[in-house]
Amino acid sequence: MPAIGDVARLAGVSKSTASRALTGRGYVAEETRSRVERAASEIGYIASPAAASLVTGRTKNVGVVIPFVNGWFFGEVLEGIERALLAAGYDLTLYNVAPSGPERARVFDFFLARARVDAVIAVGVDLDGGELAKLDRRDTSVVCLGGRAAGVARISVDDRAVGQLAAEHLLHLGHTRIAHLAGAGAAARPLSVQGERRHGFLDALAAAGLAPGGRADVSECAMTMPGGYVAALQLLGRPGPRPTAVVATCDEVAFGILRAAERLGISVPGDLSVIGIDGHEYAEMFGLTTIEQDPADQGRLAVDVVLRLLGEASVPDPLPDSGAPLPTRLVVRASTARPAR
Amino acid sequence: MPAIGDVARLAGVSKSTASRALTGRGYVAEETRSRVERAASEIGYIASPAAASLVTGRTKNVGVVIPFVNGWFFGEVLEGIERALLAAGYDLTLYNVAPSGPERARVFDFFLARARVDAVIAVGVDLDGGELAKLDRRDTSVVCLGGRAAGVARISVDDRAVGQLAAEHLLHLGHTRIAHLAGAGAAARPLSVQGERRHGFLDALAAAGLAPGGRADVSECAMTMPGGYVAALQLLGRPGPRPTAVVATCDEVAFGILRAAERLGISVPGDLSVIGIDGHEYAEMFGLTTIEQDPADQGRLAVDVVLRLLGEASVPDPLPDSGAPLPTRLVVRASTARPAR
DNA sequence: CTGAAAGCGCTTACAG
DNA sequence: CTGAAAGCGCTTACAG
Repeated sequence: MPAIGDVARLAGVSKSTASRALTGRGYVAEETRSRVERAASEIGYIASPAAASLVTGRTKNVGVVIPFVNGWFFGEVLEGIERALLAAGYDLTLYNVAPSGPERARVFDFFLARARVDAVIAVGVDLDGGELAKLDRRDTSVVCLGGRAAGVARISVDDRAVGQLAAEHLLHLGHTRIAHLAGAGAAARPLSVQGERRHGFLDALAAAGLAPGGRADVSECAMTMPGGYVAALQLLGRPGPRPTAVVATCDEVAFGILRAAERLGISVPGDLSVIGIDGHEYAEMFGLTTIEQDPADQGRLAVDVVLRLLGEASVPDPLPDSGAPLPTRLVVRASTARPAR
Repeated sequence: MPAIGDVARLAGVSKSTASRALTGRGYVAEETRSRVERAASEIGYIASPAAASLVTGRTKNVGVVIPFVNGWFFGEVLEGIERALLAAGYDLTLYNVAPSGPERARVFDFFLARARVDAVIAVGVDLDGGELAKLDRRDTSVVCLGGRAAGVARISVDDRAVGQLAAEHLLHLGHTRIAHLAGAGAAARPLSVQGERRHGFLDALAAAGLAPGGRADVSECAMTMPGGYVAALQLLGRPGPRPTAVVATCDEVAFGILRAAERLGISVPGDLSVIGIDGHEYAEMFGLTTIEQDPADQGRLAVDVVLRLLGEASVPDPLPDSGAPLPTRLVVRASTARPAR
């Protein structure tokens, strides 16, 4: 493998000058620079990241901590992050770990402690004080997407407003018996995505005078299609008055509800309206009314923030304030309608 | 950050001895080793990977080249790879690039050329000679999962046998008008996963005396649920005799077929049998007959092979021969039955 | 604007 | 079994 000395020799300069020419740091005569660049590309020179990072302390590598890879939202986010990092010349190191457990501790105590990454993007996980302190010790920048951490930039839609809007859409259509299939942990962790959505749902019902405990029915399920399916079989299959509409905590749960309704012979939207949240790529095929967000773009945005934290000059400056919620869009399809009289 | 010199001082030994004690290479008195280890953990020392790799040439980092992250098979594989690498103390660097295009070239010419990874696992992509040569120049080990590359270890099920088995299941039930929704590119690239499955399907029909061009109907679609949905609407909606059974190139396409059948009022399995391939986590919920494989385990296996190529002694030796196809399993559910007479 | 030298933090022959 | 020294391939003050 050619080293910088080979480039220098070929270009007839010192290693210092070759380095300055190639990294763009420090003064180099224009003529010299192009000569060095030509020499480098001629022999296929690429600087060793290990050697460079040993002296600069920078690795051009960003870690992504993410609880799932399978799952539409997470997959989209990851692809968005990856595209943006590649474009910026950064590597992406993946840490796919469960929200809690020994593996997560190992990632923070060993993998991230090796200081191999310049920054961490935490997707859908909250970081506690100890974890933040460990990252801070190594000067690792942090951005949250979905989850939260004290004093850390955060990319997210306003999930409470989204939950509220979903319920309001159904109220506006005239529904009064509206159920909510919330994500597991919604009640226990009110600041989680599913917790916020549930909160928004309850707010909307309360504002309409439909206090929960009265007609509203909130249960929790895994945020997957089978999760929604099983929960909907219980919700829709039991005796007594059925809700005429359901807010699903996400589109995958909504797909499960549609499937359960089909199985139970409940027609959608004739007997039941269903609204999801996310804008899953399958939503159109299922004719699902939903509130769209753009997770891939959120991933891109997280990278923009990270690069800015790392002082990359080339990043466009006017980013949306990381405190400001990202856009969402109500898309009405065939799964919601006025209730049957 | 503590450096190895700090550990050495605290333990009262030289840096050389500290290094030998910590890496386990070379002779160190047992008593010395434990003293060094205690000193290291006391001050929270972790060796700088940049410095270590500069001298050893090893990075403890594996690159994964993968065309999609979203998509059940790929997500499962990626999670399986990640778990196994973390357990071995390796980082995973993600290169999520389209099968062709400038980004792919950039990954091989720039990112992988930086020699930041010890090995590459190529998932669902074929590597050409030029790409292999580039990796070889940097002494990067390679393993293929799904895709192929000349002279490279390969982890895969026998996709031809799988396609054949799927068709045989339907033949065995008594179907004679059997269609196949193949994955895009199946005919053009016969060695691709979708190409092999198509080949197996045609073999089975030919063996049963049902030559294609006669009754068999093979069309291609994107290997996604909407892909299967759109193609199935065409296949099942057009006038003329309908097939009584369909082999889907993967479960996601099968789900799309089920959805299309529902929309067209075609009952499954009464009027139409559908079999998928993969063992998608949603297959049970959809009552889909399928041929299961275990992509997460394939990911784990790919890591085992990689670690062995890298000479990691701790890897269990008796791995399945990488040439031998991996196990699959026919799981019969409610979506297939005898044809109506 | 350019070069010689030091140093980033490790590991590895080489002596002893 | 242990230590002193060299060196991996860069970048960065520091002189000039």
